[in-house]
Amino acid sequence: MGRSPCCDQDKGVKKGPWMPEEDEKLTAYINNNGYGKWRSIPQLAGLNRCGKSCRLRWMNYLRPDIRRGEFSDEEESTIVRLHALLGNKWSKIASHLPGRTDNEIKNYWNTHMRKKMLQMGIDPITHEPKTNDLSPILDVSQMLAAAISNGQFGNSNLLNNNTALEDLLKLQLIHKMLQIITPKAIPSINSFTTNSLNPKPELVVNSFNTKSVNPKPEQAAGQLNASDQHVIINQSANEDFMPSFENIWDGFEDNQLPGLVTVSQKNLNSGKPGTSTTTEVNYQAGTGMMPSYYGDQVRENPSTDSISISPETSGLNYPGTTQHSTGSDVLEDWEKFLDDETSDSCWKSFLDLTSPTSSPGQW
DNA sequence: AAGCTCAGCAACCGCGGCCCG
DNA sequence: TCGGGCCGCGGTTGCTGAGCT
Repeated sequence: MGRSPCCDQDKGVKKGPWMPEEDEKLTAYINNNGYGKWRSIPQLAGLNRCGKSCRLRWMNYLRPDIRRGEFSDEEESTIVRLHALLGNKWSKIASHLPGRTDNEIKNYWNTHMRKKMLQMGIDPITHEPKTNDLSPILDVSQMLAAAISNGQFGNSNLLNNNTALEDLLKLQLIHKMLQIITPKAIPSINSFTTNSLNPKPELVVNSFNTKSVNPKPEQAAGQLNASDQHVIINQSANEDFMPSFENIWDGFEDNQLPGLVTVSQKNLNSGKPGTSTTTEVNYQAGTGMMPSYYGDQVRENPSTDSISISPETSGLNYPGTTQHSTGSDVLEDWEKFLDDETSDSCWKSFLDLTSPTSSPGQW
């Protein structure tokens, strides 16, 4: 509902640059009494300023934990990535950079980094190359599409190895992301088919209607069944096995970003004659972000292999979901993901790969 | 040396959201 | 439930100093 500007009401209140004695007064008061109730602080501290001005001065300049000076390469890299994800959410970005204020980051972005990105031919708003600088990545994606459509994967033993399956899933993710980013530049791999057992999950992920790259949590929340749904794909080790792209990606509508999912392998036993392989593909409800492959299903037959795709397990980590997250957590999940320095995820690798700062000295 | 331009940055402003009576 | 007060955020403004003519 807005509010009346406090400074206009306080006639004769001082504006403009702060004097050292004003800084001293404010610092002394806050050191003794703490901060809060900003509107009352000027009077209590003996300052002829409005509360807002005091708050700004303290938060952006006087706070003892303020870190000043040049931004490091790491900080720049963090800013670029977070800005790509969050946009101009300077306070959110600042929360990931200890000692840096939103104002400082905003100014730094608008002066230094914007310029750098423009010089590099990158649109600072969309983070997309203005030229076709993504071509090396696109090449990989096109190779993937070509390989799949030619049946190379399906006819080889590649996917009898669950590690390869995991790698493929990673590639699929990257491919899908590239399609989302530049749909016209990335070939479709919908032509891929498989004769393996790929039951279409009775899943409601298609109910996702989010159209934006960063879906609004409230749009996404609550559109799935309350309970997780599970699908088990049984596979004989003697059969060619390939998870269907359609199974994996049908849950997406155009321009929808995938959520956080992990893939891991258990009881690797693939390729042995006479054994069967079970791939657990479990669909997580409630994230609103992803066809949600994760598994918590306990398998009774220990002789079979399984791939459990679970948020808790290591492997393929996608930002955006946790097991019980709701749509409103999505943004936080992305942030947590980015904070997770130990995360060995393909997302991290992907971000490293595509980050303009991935080449030392480039910035 | 004076005037001009521009980049950098501190501070301001208005709005939205939250809290509480 | 409503409305006022407060805080925080993001966009914008304007001051300052450096560099150039």
